[in-house]
Amino acid sequence: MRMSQLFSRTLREDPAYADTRGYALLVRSGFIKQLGAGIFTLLPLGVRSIRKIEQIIREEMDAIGGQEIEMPVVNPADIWKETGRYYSIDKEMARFQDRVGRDMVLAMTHEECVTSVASHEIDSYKQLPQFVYQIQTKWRDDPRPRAGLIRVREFTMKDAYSFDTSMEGLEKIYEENYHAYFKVFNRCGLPTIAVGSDSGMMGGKVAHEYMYLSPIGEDSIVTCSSCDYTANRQVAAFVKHIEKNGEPAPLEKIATPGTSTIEELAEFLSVSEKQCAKALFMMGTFVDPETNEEVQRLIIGVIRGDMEVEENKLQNAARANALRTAHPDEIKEKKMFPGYGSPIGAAEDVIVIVDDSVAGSSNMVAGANEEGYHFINTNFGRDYSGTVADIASARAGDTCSVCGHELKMNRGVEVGNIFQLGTRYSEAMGLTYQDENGRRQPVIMGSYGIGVGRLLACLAEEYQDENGLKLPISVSPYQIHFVSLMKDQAFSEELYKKLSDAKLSVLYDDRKESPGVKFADADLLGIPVRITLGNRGFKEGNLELKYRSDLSTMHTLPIEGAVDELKKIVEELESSLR
RNA sequence: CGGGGCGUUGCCUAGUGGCUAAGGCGCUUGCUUUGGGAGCAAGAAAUCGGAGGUUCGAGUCCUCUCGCCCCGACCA
Repeated sequence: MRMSQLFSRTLREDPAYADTRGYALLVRSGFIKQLGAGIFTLLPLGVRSIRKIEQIIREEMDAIGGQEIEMPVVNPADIWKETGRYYSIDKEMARFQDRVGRDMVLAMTHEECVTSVASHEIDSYKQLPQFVYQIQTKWRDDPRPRAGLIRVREFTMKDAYSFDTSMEGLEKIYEENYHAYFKVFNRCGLPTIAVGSDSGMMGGKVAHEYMYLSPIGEDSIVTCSSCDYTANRQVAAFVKHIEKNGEPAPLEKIATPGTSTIEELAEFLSVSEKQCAKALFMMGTFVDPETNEEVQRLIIGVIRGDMEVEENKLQNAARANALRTAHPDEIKEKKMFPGYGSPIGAAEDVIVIVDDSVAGSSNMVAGANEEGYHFINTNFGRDYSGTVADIASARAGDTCSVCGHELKMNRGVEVGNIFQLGTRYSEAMGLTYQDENGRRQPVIMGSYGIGVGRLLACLAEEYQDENGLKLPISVSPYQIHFVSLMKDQAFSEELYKKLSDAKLSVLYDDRKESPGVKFADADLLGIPVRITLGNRGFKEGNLELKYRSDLSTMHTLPIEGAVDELKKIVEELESSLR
């Protein structure tokens, strides 16, 4: 490609709106251009990188038996109603009606579609297992896009779906994907770790997320300092050291004026925060299975005073579709009092979720649901009841539940995920097969996603320096950046043709610009191999060779045989990422 | 959806009630220059996001609205 012909151009300054450096560099170098919040155009350089990433994904999916398909972005709402997600997913999914008023949606993932398709294709155990994937556009109306391609509303995702007759089969393909994902990320050059995760809106049990650890990440990742335990904080387990506080004593209400926080309360009563039970009030959204209508119910999460509630855990324990902070009036309506709240004396329809730290302790201090009053000696089971669950948020320094060593906390960006779905979708949509005995059985499914654009965004965060991007050759838009400084371009043209004929992908800077401009742009775009032809070197019969990974070292490359030598260099670089 | 911020030319910014809206980068033309963002000269490009209002006078103040960004809530 001739740089003089390139559709995009480079910017000398960071755009004001870019909140991460990788984003700024992708914009400045002409990979992407924003059209609206979370909506981007991929420019030619961006497309070339994305295509290479997609090709790597294809190869690795094919290698484990994946068959590529392409499903429609627009889905009839019916199939989403069948699984209930039409109702359980809120504004994140775009809905509209077609010309005759049929409900339609923009598919934000394709479990419904693929299950529907598979139900027409699959009838017999002899056809299973199956594994299909697609690379395709999704629209998710995220309330808060940010950081360029890290979090967008329209994005390209590789999504894959497995169909099996047994859990063993599912585990096998899950395992194969688990490793294939690492191959994909390794070939792209992105360091990732797999962490145990919540299955979120996908449903199902076992799930992993692939995390690129970075301060710009929005997820909190718990890792053990000693063993290989890792998990998203949303689900991370840790050891709770529980102190019983003695045999249950009689419940007593006492005046505790001005103690609406746990610190104030513990101080006032001269007890440890660990002996207090604090309450978090949330409004949960549930879907009535009969009417498919949304209902709101108040949830109280009870946790020991020295811990914080992990809302995701609370939501799962309460089996709510969504949570939001409850208003004080909503709390009072259920006979509880914010700041002095507890499940004791609460209205009957309140969902009570009690952290095991509180359930396992005795004689806790808890709110009396009256301003300025607390109970002492409250005991779970005697004074109130509810669902016992782990709803506590893990923190750095907590104890690993696997090996007993200290847990660490990191930020991470989720670039991929894999879910064991089980039969949730096949049962809801009647995807069954006949087994050897002629009996109908639901197909066991898995789903596997990679955010393609997000992967590029993560690479831009990982591979950069003060001069610009320096993407690995496996995802770089071109292999070679050929900077010509010759006044007479005839020889450069010839060399460019030879390089192209040798099937090397070359960005050829043939512009009538000063050397400084060309070098600065070459640094910014960060094509891994750079050759420069100037008048001096030309006289001596040499090209200059630099690697973007080490700009301070200049190599000399004889023009004679340069094409073969470059082919070797490129091949070596490429093979280091296979 | 709450809280905050910002919309001035392709990009970055100045302008804080008073003349024809200013500068840098980029762009066009000419001449010069040619190894790390060149020089000189001449140009083009902005209904100051939009609507309404206050005022003798509004980019500037007020109201509404749209868009974008940030912090939360939420998500791949």
